[in-house]
Amino acid sequence: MTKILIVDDEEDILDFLSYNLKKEGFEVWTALNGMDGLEMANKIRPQLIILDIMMPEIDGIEVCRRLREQPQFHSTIITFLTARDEDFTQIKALDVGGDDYIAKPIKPQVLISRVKALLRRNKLEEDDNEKIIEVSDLKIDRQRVQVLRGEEIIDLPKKEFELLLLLVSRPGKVFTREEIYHKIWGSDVIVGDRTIDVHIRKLREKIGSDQIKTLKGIGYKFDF
Amino acid sequence: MTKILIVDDEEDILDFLSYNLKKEGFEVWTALNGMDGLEMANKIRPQLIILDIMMPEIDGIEVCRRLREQPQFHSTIITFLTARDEDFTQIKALDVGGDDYIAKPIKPQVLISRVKALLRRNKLEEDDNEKIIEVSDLKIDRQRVQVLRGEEIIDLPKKEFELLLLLVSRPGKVFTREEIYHKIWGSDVIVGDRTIDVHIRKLREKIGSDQIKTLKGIGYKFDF
DNA sequence: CTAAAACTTTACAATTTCTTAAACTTGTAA
DNA sequence: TTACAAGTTTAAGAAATTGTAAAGTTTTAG
Repeated sequence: MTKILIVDDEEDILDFLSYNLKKEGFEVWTALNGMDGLEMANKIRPQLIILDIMMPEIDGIEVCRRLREQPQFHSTIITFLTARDEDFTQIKALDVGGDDYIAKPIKPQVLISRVKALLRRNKLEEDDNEKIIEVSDLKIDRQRVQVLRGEEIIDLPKKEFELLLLLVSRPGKVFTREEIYHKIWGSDVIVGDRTIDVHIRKLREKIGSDQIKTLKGIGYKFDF
Repeated sequence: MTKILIVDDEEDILDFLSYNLKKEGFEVWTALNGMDGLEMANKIRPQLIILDIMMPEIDGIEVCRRLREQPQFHSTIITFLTARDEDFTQIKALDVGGDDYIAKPIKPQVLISRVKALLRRNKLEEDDNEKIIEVSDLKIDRQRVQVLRGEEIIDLPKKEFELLLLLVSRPGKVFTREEIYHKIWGSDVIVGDRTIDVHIRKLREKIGSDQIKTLKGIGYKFDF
């Protein structure tokens, strides 16, 4: 299901956009200001974010900038809503990493087709680059740096995510400690003997302990 | 990213090779003498090592020999640089486990294509290495460190797996105790006389006792 | 600058694997 | 038959490896 987040300070507009997008089968979430928007984006990890530019406190441009700072939103599609007469912002909007802008007043037809076009474009890029990896009951989304088990979002810190990604890159293959160490820490970082174990432990805690198997004296493997 | 380590005592040559390889997108590291080369090899774990043969103190041949002693370099590609008039060393170079040699003066084109060919070859061998060994009713999967008999998964501890792998590497061949001892424990570990027997017994217990035959006074073999 | 999160280390506990010692078999030659 | 040589089996405990909680350190977000 495609998740869309809309951030706008006018409830009327939220309702209007929401209604039209839901009718098309999207899962729509809304926020009434920039701060809530940022928070919600992190919580639901939408594929597409629609930001009104003109908002009190934190405007859309700033929200976009802050989103793009976080790696998990590097490839999220962000589009702006602009009043017709503030088209000067186009430049700035694209500067901070926006993908498109939609001019008010918004016609439902235009909105829908624009949104679909954006998602389609993104989908192509995604297929080309990095697909979502599915193993057993997990979906691992490299772009968004998140793991899904069913509907549940499992947020993993960087090292744990890398570790999982490594193990899952070849399900079943046994990775030696050396191999893990070299691939994740590299040759110029020195970490103690128990570091890998501890990360493995945390991973097991979060994704379930059956999946990662220990082979004593050899290494670890992801069993599926 | 493919890492290449070049060891040569002449900076000009290092620069020249380095420049040409980097242009092709390789990650190049250099060392000015054998000792540094060995150290650096251990630190960066390159896929390919280029060694000049003529070097003061420790020459390329010796560096290669020392590298090959360490298991982590068993499958690293090592190639030599030789002056045209010292081609007598070819023999020695291949003796100590070199994969190829490149004659000076070096032409960039030759260098690049040779390096690429070597890396390609290695990749194929790696794939080869990943093959599952099938003997009689067993499938031995090195990647997963597990044995399959039909649908049944047989997990073996490290030593037993190594032992099976050894016996199965040449089905029918008789391995003496000495040979087994040397290949699995190596020369610096001392274990008692009965240790091999016990491991053989456990293997028989798990994979069936018909397959491993005892030849009294001689050794063991895997019958198929 | 502070708090929180992420990461690493430490110090033991727990577990698995390996080795050994000793009793038991088997084959064989005197 | 007996004695010996070689191998097998068993069970116990040594050794090696990994798991865990908690504390310490570093990084990041606000």
